[in-house]
Amino acid sequence: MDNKEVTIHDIASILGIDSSTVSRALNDSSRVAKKTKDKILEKSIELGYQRNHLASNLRKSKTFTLGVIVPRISRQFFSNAIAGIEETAFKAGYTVVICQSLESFEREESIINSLLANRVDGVLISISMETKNYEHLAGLKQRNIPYVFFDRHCKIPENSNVVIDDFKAAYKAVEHLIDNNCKEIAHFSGPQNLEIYKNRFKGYKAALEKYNIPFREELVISSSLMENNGKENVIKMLTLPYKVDGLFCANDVVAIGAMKYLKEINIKIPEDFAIVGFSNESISSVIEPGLTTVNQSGLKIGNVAANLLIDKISNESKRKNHETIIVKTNLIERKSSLRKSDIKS
Amino acid sequence: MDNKEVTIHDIASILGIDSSTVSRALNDSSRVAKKTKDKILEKSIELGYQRNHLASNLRKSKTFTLGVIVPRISRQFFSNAIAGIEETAFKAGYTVVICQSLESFEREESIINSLLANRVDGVLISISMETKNYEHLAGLKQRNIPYVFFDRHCKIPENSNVVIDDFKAAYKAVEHLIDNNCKEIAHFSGPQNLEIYKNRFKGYKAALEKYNIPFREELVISSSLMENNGKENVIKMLTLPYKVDGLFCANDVVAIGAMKYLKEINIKIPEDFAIVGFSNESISSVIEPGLTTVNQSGLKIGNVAANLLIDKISNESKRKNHETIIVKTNLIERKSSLRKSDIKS
DNA sequence: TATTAAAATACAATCGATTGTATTTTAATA
DNA sequence: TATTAAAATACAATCGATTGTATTTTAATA
Repeated sequence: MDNKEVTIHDIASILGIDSSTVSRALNDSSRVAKKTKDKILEKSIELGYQRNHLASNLRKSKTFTLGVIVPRISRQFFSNAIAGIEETAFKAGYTVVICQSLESFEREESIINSLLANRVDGVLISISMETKNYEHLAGLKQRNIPYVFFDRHCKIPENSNVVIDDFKAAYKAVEHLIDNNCKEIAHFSGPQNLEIYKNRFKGYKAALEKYNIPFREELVISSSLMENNGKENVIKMLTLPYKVDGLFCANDVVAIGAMKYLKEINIKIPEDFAIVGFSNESISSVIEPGLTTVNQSGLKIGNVAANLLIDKISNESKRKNHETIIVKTNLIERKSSLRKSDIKS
Repeated sequence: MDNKEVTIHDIASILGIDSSTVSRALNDSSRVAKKTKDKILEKSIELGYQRNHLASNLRKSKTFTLGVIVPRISRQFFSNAIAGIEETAFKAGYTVVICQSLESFEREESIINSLLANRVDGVLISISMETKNYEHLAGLKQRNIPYVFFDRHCKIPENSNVVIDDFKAAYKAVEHLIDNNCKEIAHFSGPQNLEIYKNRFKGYKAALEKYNIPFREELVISSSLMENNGKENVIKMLTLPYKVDGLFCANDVVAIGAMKYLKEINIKIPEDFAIVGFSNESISSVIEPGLTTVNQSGLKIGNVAANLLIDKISNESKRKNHETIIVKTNLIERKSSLRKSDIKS
């Protein structure tokens, strides 16, 4: 095979001009005469020339590449977020490298090193469930590579985040349950080292307080929020000496798991037991009864996060270097929680 | 900020040795004395040195990067496949660049150019619904960059594919419907320029033939297989002068759309109408009744495809340059199609 | 100790594009 | 036509790492 790449030097020597002129022509510089440009462009097409970004990037020390770290690509929320990131990045001429931590801190660390070695221009990250310290981010800071947290952010000073208002969304969700005559509300929570789950829990607690419903420690059951946790949690919950009639889940998956099991043991939803989930994954509209849930658009969050990051990359100094953007959520009321037909009191 | 990168030259000059020795030491070459290696390694850690892959890649003309092109990242099957690809690639030390064509040929073309410019070592591609000619792949071939189709492959000679046996899977699915006393079976198909949908259609037709059920052109309704197409297709179907009692859908999403509407108009599933989908997306196990569907593991397909590609990259010549791997599928029987309790006759 | 082979290290070119500076060409004006 | 400014192009260094070859150092042997 003629594996040899066509370079600007090939074009230059064929046309008998200097490679710097070819480079400038291909970058449409004003320093090259129109006539020469045309000649160069024509020849470059003829030879099938394609700029070598490696060389170009090396020289310019800019890669037009964004690194993205998510816990798990296949989780619907994240795949939506990635889609949003790719969409926005593509428009801005950026390429996207995707890595999944698989909820492992060690892997997250090694991914960051790999992204550093590849000299990405910026990083979007949603941290793993295992991540409890943030020293592995030091390399990014040191090298002055901007990064933006999305969804699973963490509480360290001077960083940028694209998040939702978990506290408020949770508060509203629980308020909705209370509004639907729930008197004893449980909460299936996630790992408490993650701010999002901490805040959802806080919102839950705040709503109970506001409406003078006693808060019970035992009704808050933490897990890693997989479908099987839903069943396990329900079983645990049913052993407790409370007549639980409402449940706020920190995500949809665990809620679906819970619903499936509750239906199995013939507990009526929502009559006996009202449920609200979180995320509005596609399963939530498919299950019966439909799952009331907090709608958070992964796509939107991805768009906004990518935009913010690209902004930080382009205006390194102009912009203040930390900022938190809150993407709106709304509660989608489906049947799983509607125990009264009248409007809100 | 001290934005200056630490290079092998910094290490070299500090230690008073040549940068080539530093380079060799960091690559653990046998040409460097153990003592020197230790000294270099220590210093490199002290200075926070991190190899610049751009420079290294440029020199070696190898990037350890795989390009992945999918129609839509957020489609469950594809996000699973991407997860599988990332997993396998990560293990082998490769990085993954993800791009989505959004079903647009033009975008697919531009993505390929961008991947070429970034000198990826190989490409995994699942073509868009719009892709009807394959000239945009010529650049890959010309530059001798290996590529592997997965899922949505195309019928061109001498290429490598990781696919499922769509014909067989569809055949079995329809056979299953027939086995469940369906006499008049419709098929919601996808764009016929895609081999997968063509083959699913062929499998459908072959099963009908085999069991002497008349094939009716009008009962094959093609669409882009979105959820709303499910409803639209059902409406179209119901205007036809046939008492349709079975439906084989080319994917789960359109099947769910159909089911939702059928339930809305009080057609009983599976009693009046048996349905089989394709892909085993999570919604299929959540809807009621559960959707019988062909289980195809995106994760597995991703794993296998990445493996095959990396193999092609590493053993350019040793291996024959085209090969098709078929990943197994199985029919998951759920309630949407079970109209008899006895075992298969 | 002198000789020689092997081990370790240095030198220098290279990957392909970019960019500041120097030189040449062209066009404008006296 | 001579002068000068502007436009166009060439020269040369550079981004950071790698690698074939040359040289130096070390160790082994006579």
